[in-house]
Amino acid sequence: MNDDLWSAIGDPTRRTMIDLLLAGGSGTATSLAEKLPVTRQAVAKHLAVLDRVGLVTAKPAGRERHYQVDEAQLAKAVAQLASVGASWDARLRRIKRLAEAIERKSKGDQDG
Amino acid sequence: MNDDLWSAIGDPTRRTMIDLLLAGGSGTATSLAEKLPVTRQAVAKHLAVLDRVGLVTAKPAGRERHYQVDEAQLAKAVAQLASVGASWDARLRRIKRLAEAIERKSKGDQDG
DNA sequence: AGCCATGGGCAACCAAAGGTTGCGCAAAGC
DNA sequence: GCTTTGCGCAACCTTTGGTTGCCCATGGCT
Repeated sequence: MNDDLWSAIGDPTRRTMIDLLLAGGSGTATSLAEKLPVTRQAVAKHLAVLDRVGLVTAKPAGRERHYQVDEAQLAKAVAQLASVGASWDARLRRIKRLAEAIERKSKGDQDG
Repeated sequence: MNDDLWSAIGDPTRRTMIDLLLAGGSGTATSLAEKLPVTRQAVAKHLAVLDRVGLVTAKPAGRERHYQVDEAQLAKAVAQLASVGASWDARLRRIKRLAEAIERKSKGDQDG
C-alpha cells in the first residue's frame, strides 16, 4: 500500500506544512518554522522526510532552499486517503444495511 | 482538527487491525496478532490506543476481551480523511487551473 | 573589500511511541 | 486438581519528533 506516503502525511506537523506550502506556493524551512510551533530544525527534518517520499521538491536559490509541493505525488497521497476512506465507508454501509435487515426481520417475526 | 483520531489511524498496524475487525466483526488481541506481523502485546497496546479514542470498544467474555469497531467513530475518522483529502484536492485543482490560465495567457501574448 | 546578519546543515541530546521478551495471574478445559 | 491459554504488567530497545548548540556559507551593507 506504499506506507511511506501514508506515514509521511500521518504526522500533523507535516500535514500543516503541506497546507502552508500549498497556500503560499513555496517556502523555506525558516519561513515555515515562523508559522509553526516548532523550531527550524524540526521543520528541516520534516522537509527531508517529505522530500524523501517525493511529496516536496527543493530548489536552491542562493543560500535559501525553496520547497514546493509535488502535485502528482500529493495527488497520489490523496488517492490513498480516499481509497482507505472509501473502503471503510463501504464496510460501514454494509454493516448498517445488515443491521437494518436484521431489525426488519425481527419486526417481521414479531408481527408473524 | 481532533488530531487524536488522525494519529490513531495514522499507524499502518492499527489501520490493518481496523480492517481485520471490520472483516471479522470482532476479534481479540490474540486472534488479531495471529494475522499480524507483531506480537500480541503490541496488538494490545494498539487496541488500548484505539479504545482511548473510541474507535473500538471491548466487551469482556469470560477470560477473553472481544473488540469491535465503533461505527460512528470510524465514520467520523473517515470524514476527517475525506475532509483533508478534499481540501488538498481542491488546492491542487486550483493550481492546475491557474497553471493552465497562465499558459493560455502566454500563448495569447505570443499571438498578439 | 570587509563585516555582520541571516539561512541552513550537522551533531548531541531528550522524550514519546512502536515493538520486544519475560513474568504472573485468572479463567477454561481435561 | 492440574494444565492450558488468554491477558495484563513491567522492563527494555529502537525509531522518530523535537530541542539546543555550533559552524559554515551566502548576501547585503558600509
